[in-house]
Amino acid sequence: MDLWDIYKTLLNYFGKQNWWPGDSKLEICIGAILVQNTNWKNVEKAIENFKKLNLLPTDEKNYLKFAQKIYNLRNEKLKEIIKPCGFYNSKVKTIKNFLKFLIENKGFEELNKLSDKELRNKLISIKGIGNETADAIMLYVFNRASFVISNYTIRILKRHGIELKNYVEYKNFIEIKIPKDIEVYKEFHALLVEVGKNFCKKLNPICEKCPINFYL
DNA sequence: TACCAGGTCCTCG
DNA sequence: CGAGGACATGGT
Repeated sequence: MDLWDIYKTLLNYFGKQNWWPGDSKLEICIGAILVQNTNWKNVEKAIENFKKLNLLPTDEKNYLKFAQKIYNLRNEKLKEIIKPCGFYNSKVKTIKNFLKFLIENKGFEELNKLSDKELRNKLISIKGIGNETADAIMLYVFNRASFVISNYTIRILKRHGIELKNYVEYKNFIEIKIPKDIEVYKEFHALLVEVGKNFCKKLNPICEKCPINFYL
């Protein structure tokens, strides 16, 4: 199985995905937390709720003020805003943990001075942010070459006979097989999500129509 | 109706 | 460690 061939095949099939959707880095971070084990459609509802209340910026300007505004919300209010995403009790805490971290570290610009390893370690030490969310923020917010492994990716690899021990092993497996290129990382992760949603479904995979069934 | 979704944490062995 | 359960709403 050649992962690079798979990447090119998927890019050709689905087209460029241009992830991560959102008007600002702050929005991407919050979206990455909210989407944990839920549907992106649910996240869109929550993001709309934030924007209606003027709690998220439409560009990168003054994002720390917006971060502070969200942080200052009472938990019950924040819960109400993110309710459509499910798991709101834990996600409220995760969002606040992250915002506290962002504000205390004086924003993305300061954090961006850290090395890849330092930054990832800091992100992952925030309660509620695990491997995948940390990598999503690394890649789509800080533009670091840190490949994001979703459950879709693991399922797809397993169905192609790749059975590894844990998240980091899957991450390393992919990273050593494709060019260390930010845009490739961004697109490939998004494309694998499309494969998962459209073909590599949990219960009834549609392998006959899958663009990468050639590599099975 | 059940099951699934762009996970993470906690508890037990 | 690693397996297994809890967390919760919305769509099919």
